[in-house]
Amino acid sequence: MTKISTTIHGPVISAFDPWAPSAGRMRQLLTDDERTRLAVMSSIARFKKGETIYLEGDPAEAVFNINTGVVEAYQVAPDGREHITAFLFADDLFGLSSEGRYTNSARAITAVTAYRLPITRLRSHLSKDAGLEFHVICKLCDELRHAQRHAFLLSEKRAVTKLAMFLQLIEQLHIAKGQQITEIPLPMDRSHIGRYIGVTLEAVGRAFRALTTRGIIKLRDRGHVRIVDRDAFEKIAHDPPILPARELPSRD
Amino acid sequence: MTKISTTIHGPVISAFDPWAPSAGRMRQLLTDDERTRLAVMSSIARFKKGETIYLEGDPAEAVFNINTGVVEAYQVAPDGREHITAFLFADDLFGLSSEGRYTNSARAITAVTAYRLPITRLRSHLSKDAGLEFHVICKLCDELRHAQRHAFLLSEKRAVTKLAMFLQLIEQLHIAKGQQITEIPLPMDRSHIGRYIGVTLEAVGRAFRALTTRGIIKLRDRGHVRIVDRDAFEKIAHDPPILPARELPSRD
DNA sequence: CGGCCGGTTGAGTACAATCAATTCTGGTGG
DNA sequence: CCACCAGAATTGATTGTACTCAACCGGCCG
Repeated sequence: MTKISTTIHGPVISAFDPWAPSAGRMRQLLTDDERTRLAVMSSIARFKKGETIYLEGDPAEAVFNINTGVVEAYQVAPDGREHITAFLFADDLFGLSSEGRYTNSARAITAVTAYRLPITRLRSHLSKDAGLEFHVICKLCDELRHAQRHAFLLSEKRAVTKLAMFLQLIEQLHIAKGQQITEIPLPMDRSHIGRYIGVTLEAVGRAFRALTTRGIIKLRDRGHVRIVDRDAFEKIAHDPPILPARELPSRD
Repeated sequence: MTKISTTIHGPVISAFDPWAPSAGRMRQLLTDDERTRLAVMSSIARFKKGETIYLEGDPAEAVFNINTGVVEAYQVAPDGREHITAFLFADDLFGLSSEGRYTNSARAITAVTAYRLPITRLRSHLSKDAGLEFHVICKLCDELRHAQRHAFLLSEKRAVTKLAMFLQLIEQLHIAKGQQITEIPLPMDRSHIGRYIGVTLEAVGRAFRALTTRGIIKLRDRGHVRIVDRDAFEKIAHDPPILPARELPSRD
C-alpha cells in the first residue's frame, strides 16, 4: 500500500536553478516526497482540445500543472483579437493571478491532462515548506526568462526572423528537457503561431514558404518541421537587419 | 563626512499578493525584521547615470534592490541592437540569472542607489525563511505580469498605440505605488522608449507629435507628459485596429 | 563660440496587414 | 472507394505604416 510505483506520482515541476551552475539541462525540481504531498491536495483535470480552462478575471481558485498536452495562455484585446502570452507544455505551471483573479485566459490546444492545485491549500502548504517555495521560485524565474525571450522575439520586425526564433524556442524547449529530436513538433496551427509571434497567419505561411524555398527548413506535414540548413537558419533567427535591396555587388 | 542618513532600514520589496484580494495598491512585502536581516547581508551600491551594472553572461554574484533611480535591463542582439527588457524603479528587484549567469545586462539610466545582495548569502537565508521566500514569489509574479504586458504591448503594430500603452504602463506604476500624479514622468529618453516598445526613436517622436497635435497629451518638457484627453487616449491605447482609409463615403 | 547630444523633420522604400479568392487536407457518409 | 465538406493553409493585389538615411534644430557644457 505504500508503493504507488506504476501510476500517479504527483505534480512535476522542471526548471533551471537560477543560481546553481548545473549544466545545460533542466531538472525535475520536486522530491518524491513533495510530489506526493502535492498530489494529495490536488485533483486531476482533463480538458478537450479547444476547451477553455479559465478566463481572465475569473476568481483564481487553482493553479495547474500540466501532465500531458499543450495549453495556450492568452489575453484578449478590447477589439477581440487574441494575443498568446505563452504556450505551456508538460511540467509547466500556470494559473497566474493578481489580487485573487486570473490575469489571463487559458485554453487547451490539444487534449490536456493536468493537476489542479487549489490555491487555499497550496498557499498554506507553501508557507510551511521552504523547499517547495524555493522550487516555485526557480520555476517562476524560468517563466520570467521565457516571457522576456518572447518579448525579444516580438520586438523583431520581419516575419521570417520571428518565425525562425519561434522555431528555435520550441526546439530548445525539447532540448532542455533532454529529449533529442530531429524534427520540431508544432502542436499548434498557423493562427496560433501568428498570435504568438505577433503577425497574421498569412504572414506565418509566407514566412514558412520563404524558409522552405530557400532550402533552410523542410515541412513533413502541418505539424513537423526539420531544419535542413542550420547555418542559414541561425543567421535568419539572429536577424540580419536587412538583406535584400543591394544587388549582388560582386563576387569576383 | 556627510552623515549617511540615520534611517537605513534595508531593502524594500513592493508587489501585489497574487492571491489575496487586496484592493488596488501594492504593498511593501517585507517586515521590518526581514528588512534588517537583509540589510545585514547587503551592501549599498551606487551607480552613475549610464553606468553598466552587469553584463549578460557574467557570473551572477548578486541581486539588486533599487533604492532610488531607474535601471534598464536589456539584451543585445548579435548585430548590436539593444532591446530593453524592463525598466526598473525603486523597490524593484533585479539580477535575474540562469545557471549562475546573468540572463541580461543592466545599466543605470539615472543615478542609482541600490542594495546589493550576494547570492550565496541570500540563498542560504532564503532556504531558511519561508516568509521571505513567499515574498520573493509575489515579486516574481509581479515581474512576470509585467513581462507579459510588455509582450502584449510589443505585439501591437502601430507606434501611437504602443506609445500610449507605454505611457499607461508608467502611469499605472505610480498609481500602484499609491502616488497620485497629474503628470507622467519619463526619466528615459526617446531612444530608450523606442528600444522598449520596439520602434525606432524617430517613430517615437512622430507618435508623440501625433498625440500632441491631436490634443490628447501635452508635453511640459522632454521628461513630463500630461494626458489631456483621457477618453481619446484610452481609445488609442486600446487599439482601434484601423481608423483611416475609408473615404467619407457619405454625408448626404 | 563651437561642439555634442538629444530630438525633429523629410523623402523614398520595404514589409506586413488587409481582404478576398483559391487550394489543400483530413475526415465523413453514401 | 469515392464524393463531398469544413477547416486550415496558400496565394494574390493593394495599401498603410514604420524603417532607413540624411539633413537639420536647439539646448547645454566646456
